[in-house]
Amino acid sequence: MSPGGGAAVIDLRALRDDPGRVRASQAARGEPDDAVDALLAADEARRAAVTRADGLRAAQKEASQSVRSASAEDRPAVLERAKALAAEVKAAEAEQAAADAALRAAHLAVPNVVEGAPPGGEADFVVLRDVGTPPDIAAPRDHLEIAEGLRAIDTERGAKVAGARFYFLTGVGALLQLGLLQLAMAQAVDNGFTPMITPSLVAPPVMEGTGFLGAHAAEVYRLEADDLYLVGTSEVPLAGYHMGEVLDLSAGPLRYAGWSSCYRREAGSYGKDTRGIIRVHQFDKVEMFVYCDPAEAADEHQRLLAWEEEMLAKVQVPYRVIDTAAGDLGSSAARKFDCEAWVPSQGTYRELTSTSNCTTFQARRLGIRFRDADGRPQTCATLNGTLATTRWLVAILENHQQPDGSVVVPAALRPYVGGRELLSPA
RNA sequence: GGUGGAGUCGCGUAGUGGCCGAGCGCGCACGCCUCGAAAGCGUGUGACGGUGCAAGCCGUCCGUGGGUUCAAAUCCCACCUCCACCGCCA
Repeated sequence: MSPGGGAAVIDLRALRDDPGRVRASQAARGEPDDAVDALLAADEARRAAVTRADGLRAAQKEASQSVRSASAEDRPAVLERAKALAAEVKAAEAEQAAADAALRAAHLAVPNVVEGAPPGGEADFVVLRDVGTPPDIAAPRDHLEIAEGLRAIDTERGAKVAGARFYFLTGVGALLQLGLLQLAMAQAVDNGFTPMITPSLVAPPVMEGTGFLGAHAAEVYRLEADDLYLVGTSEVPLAGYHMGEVLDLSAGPLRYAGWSSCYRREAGSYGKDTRGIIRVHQFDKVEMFVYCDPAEAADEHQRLLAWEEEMLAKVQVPYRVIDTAAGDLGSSAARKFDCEAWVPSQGTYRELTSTSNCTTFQARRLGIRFRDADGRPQTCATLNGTLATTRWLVAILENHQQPDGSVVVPAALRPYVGGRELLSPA
């Protein structure tokens, strides 16, 4: 068992130095404290196992070397000693491997330490600001009714072909979606991001390293025959992209914009959002992903939020920005801001974007580091943020609907629908 | 899917059981030389874990995971990746 390989992703010094910080975070999330105790105990046990194995290895090495130089008469005794030590080393290494595995498991059970998020659960978010004014629509049609009038979305045939929560985007629906994604990609490139089209299937270490096999493992599709996972966001392949590398961040953060289809099982959401394309098993997304110095992560998080709002402004829908409460964060996030758009048919706000600061949580698991000012490798921070998704069509169609069932196309999207300003029912 | 070849400390390579717990070249860093530079000469050159205030010390790492052996880069098994050719197919 190589201590380097298994333990490289685990950096527990901060926890040892200040366990109170992690305990406070667990409390804010509403998570039990015993996971921290288990982690500390596993860390302690592993260190003892490593020390013991190291000592035995050194003794065995010496014994082994003395076999060669031993005289003919001493040789049998020396050989016996070496053999006995070899057996002890084997046992000690097995113990160390078990301790490594136990530590890893304990480590995976502890979510990221929250940073500044409001305490509490799903309902305890804080509204940071409201942007735009909800339109005054007498009897708003919902997005599916509008889309069916425009022949833009076909959920019946989606269900026929693939089942519930699947759909076809047809005609102007397909054009709007492609336009939206291209607009997002173009903005990202303008802002200095490297455009990427990523794999939508990833290997287990990548899915595990990004934190999606924690509390929300049931959300992830797995292909049994090939031991691969379908990604729920291109955040996953983009995080895996630099797995095991030491990055050069001397010129600033590395920023990528990933385009991928995304797959989610939506387990446990039966009966929720069953109409239309608000909650579906497959959708498309342009996602921003950043590797940076942890010292810059909080500032970068604000930049990601600003870029999301820049994109929202282009589609001209009213939205609010919320600071998600600790208990509603994914296991990898230290803080998360969502932009929620007004959905007239529901009279409420629904999430269109989500940006998370994962600090060093993912990078530690994936072994992604950078060289600090002294040239020493340090774990970097990762952040992500949504730039556009299929769900945006819901907000666009509903907020720009007209009494006759037509839809005004936001100016930025017109080039993608043949220059039309208005989409009218067929 | 089949056959053959290959994966070594940033890069290129040497290396078929203990003198390789890893040599050499390049690159890089520092020093000498020089008015300055080049060339030349010399020294150094990674990661991870453990331990220590620290200098340091110890252990691990030759694609990955197992195995054989007192001892593995080297032998055996499985897997991954890359290259070449063949077959099949968007």
